[in-house]
Amino acid sequence: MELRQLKYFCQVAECGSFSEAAGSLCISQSTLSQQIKQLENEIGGELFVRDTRHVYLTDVGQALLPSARRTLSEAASCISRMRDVMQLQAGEISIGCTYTFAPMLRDTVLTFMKQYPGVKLNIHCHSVEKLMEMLEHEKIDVALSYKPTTNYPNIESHIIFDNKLAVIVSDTHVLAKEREITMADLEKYPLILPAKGLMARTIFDGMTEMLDRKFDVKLEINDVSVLISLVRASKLVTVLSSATVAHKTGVVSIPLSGKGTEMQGAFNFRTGSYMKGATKEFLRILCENRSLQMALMEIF
Amino acid sequence: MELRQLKYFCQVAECGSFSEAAGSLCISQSTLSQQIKQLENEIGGELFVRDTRHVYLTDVGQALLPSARRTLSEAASCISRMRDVMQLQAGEISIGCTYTFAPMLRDTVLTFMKQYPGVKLNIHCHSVEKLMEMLEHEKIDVALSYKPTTNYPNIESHIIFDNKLAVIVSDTHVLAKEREITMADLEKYPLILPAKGLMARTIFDGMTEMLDRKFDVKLEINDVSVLISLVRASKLVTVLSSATVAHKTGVVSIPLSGKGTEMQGAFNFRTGSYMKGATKEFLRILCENRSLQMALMEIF
DNA sequence: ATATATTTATCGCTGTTTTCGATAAGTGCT
DNA sequence: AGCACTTATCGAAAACAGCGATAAATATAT
Repeated sequence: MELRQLKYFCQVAECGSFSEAAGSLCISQSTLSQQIKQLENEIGGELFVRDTRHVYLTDVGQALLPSARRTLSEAASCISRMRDVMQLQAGEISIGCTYTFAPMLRDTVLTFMKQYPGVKLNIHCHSVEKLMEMLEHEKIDVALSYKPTTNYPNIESHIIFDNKLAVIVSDTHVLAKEREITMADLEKYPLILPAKGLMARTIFDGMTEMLDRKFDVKLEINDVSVLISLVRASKLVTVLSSATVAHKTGVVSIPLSGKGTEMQGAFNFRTGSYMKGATKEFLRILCENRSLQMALMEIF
Repeated sequence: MELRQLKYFCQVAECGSFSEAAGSLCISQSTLSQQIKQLENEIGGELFVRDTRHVYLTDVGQALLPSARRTLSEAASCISRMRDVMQLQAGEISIGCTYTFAPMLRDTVLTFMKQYPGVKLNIHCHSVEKLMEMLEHEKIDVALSYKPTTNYPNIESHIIFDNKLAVIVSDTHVLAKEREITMADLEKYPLILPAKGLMARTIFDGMTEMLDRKFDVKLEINDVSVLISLVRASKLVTVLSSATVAHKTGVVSIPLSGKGTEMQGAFNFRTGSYMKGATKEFLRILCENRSLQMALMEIF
C-alpha cells in the first residue's frame, strides 16, 4: 500500500467514476484501474462495485475512505511541518548562557521572538562547565559564555568580542576616579570576589597564582547580581569583566593592569555538527546587536 | 513522498545508522541511501546530518519524525479497519422492515448481535412504499416485507415464505371454530380493517374490487398491534396475513377462501448491487430461523 | 603516524512497477 | 439495434527500487 494508491482511491470514491477521477488526477484511466486493482489484491477484497454507469464503495471501501483520508492528511502535514521548520516558522532552539551573559541576551531574545514568533526559545543559565556538558549531550544548541580556559573536545568557540578583567567599585569609592589599577593597589582594599567557577574568578586566580599577593578577601559569592549590589552599597572592591557591569548604575569599572586579563566573549557549539536554521538566525541577530555592546565595551 | 520512504526514514532515525536500518529493513544500504536522498530532494532540505560514525536528525528531520510516525500508524489502521470489516468484526448495516415483519426479526437480531458484536445494526420500520424508496436511495441495505404488488425497478425480491390472507377473530368468537370462511360470510359481521397502505389491506382490496360486496366496516387503523388487541377484546372481525398473528394469543386465524389471497414474505434488495458481507450474514441467519417460522406457517 | 574498520555516497546494472495508448467488453439510453 | 459511455485488459515504454561493487571519509586501534 502506498500513498499514491490511497490518493487514487479517495479520488475515485469522491468522483464516483474511474474515468473522471483519472482526469482530475492527470493519469490515464487504465493506470487508475490497475492501481485500484492492485490495492484490492493486496487487501484481499473489493473496494468498489463497478456498475457500468457508476462506481459504488463496498463496505470495505467505506471503511477505508475515512482512514485513507486521515492518512493522506497526516502525510500532508508531514510536508507542511517540515516547510514550517525550514522557513523558521516552527521549531525550538535551546540557548545556554552564563549568568554573566544573560543580561546581554535581552535585546536579541526580544528581536528574535518578534521576528520568529513560531519558534520556541529555551534559555538555560548555568556555569561554563555545565554548559559545555549540556552542549556535549545536545541539551542546548549553542552556549554563550566567556571562552573556556580549559579545552573541550568537539566544541568550537567563536569569539564575538574581547573584554578585560576590571576592578569594580561603587561610584562613590575613592578608586572610582582612577584611570587604571594595579594588582598591588588591590591589596590595600577589602575585596569581595566572585566564587570559584565564575570566569572572572578563574582569570583572577590565573593572574595571582604566580604572584605572592595577600588579598583581604571578605566574601566570595556566586551570584553576580548580588555581588554587584554589594559593591554598590559598600566600600568593597571586586573584579569582574567590564562588560558585566556595562549597564549597571552606581558602580564603575576601572581597567586592571597586568597580563592575562583578557576574556573573550564567545558562542560555543559542537564541532562539525549541524546547526539549526533558527540557531543560526539567533546568532546572526546576536552579532548584529553586538555592535551596540562593542561600543559600550570600547569605552573601557 | 511515499509510505515506503517514511518507513525507511523512521527506521534510520530509530537506528541512528543507515547500515543498521538497512539490515533491519532487509534492503541494501545503497538503496536506503538513495531513498532517503530522494526524500530529501523532494523536500528540499536535509533530514539527517551524516557524521561518518553516526547519523543525527536535523531540525527538519526532528519535525518530520513524529508526523511520519503518525502517518505510518494511520496507514496501518487503514489495513486493520478493512480487515475488521471483512472479517465481520466491524461495520454497520441497515435493515428495513414493515411493522408486520418486525416481530419476526427478534430472534434473528439477537443471534446476529451475539455472533457479530462489532457490527452495528440499524432497524427501520416503515410502510412498504417508504421502504422501497429507502432501498433506492441506499438508506437501507435490505427490506423485509410482503412482496410489493407494484413493480419497483432496480429492486429484486427474494421470497422466503408463502402466506395467505386470513380472517382474524377473538378465540371466543362464533367464527373461531370454522375451518374456512368465504367473502360472503364476512358481509354478515362487523369489520375492522387494516388501513390502506398495509399489505393485508391491499390484498383484501384487490380481492373485493371486482366483486360487489357490501361490508360493514366499523373502523380502519394502521397500527396492527392495536388492531389485533381490538379484535381480541371484541366481536369484531378483521383480515390479516396468518403469519401476523402466529404468535398472538386470544385470537385465531381462519383461512379465507377465494383467489388472490396469496402473500409472499420476501427480502428486497437493489438489483445487481453489491451486498455487504454483514447483510448476507443477517439474511443467512434469518433464513435459518425461518424454518421455525415456516413450521408455524404450515399450521394454516 | 599508519593501518584498519566502519560508515555513507555513488555508479552501473537488473528486474519490477508504473504508466500510457489502444482496444475489448459490458450496459444504459435513444 | 445502435450509440454513448463506462471499466478492464493488453503490450510497449519509461521510471524506479533494489543490488553489488566501489569510492570517500573518518574514528579507532596499532
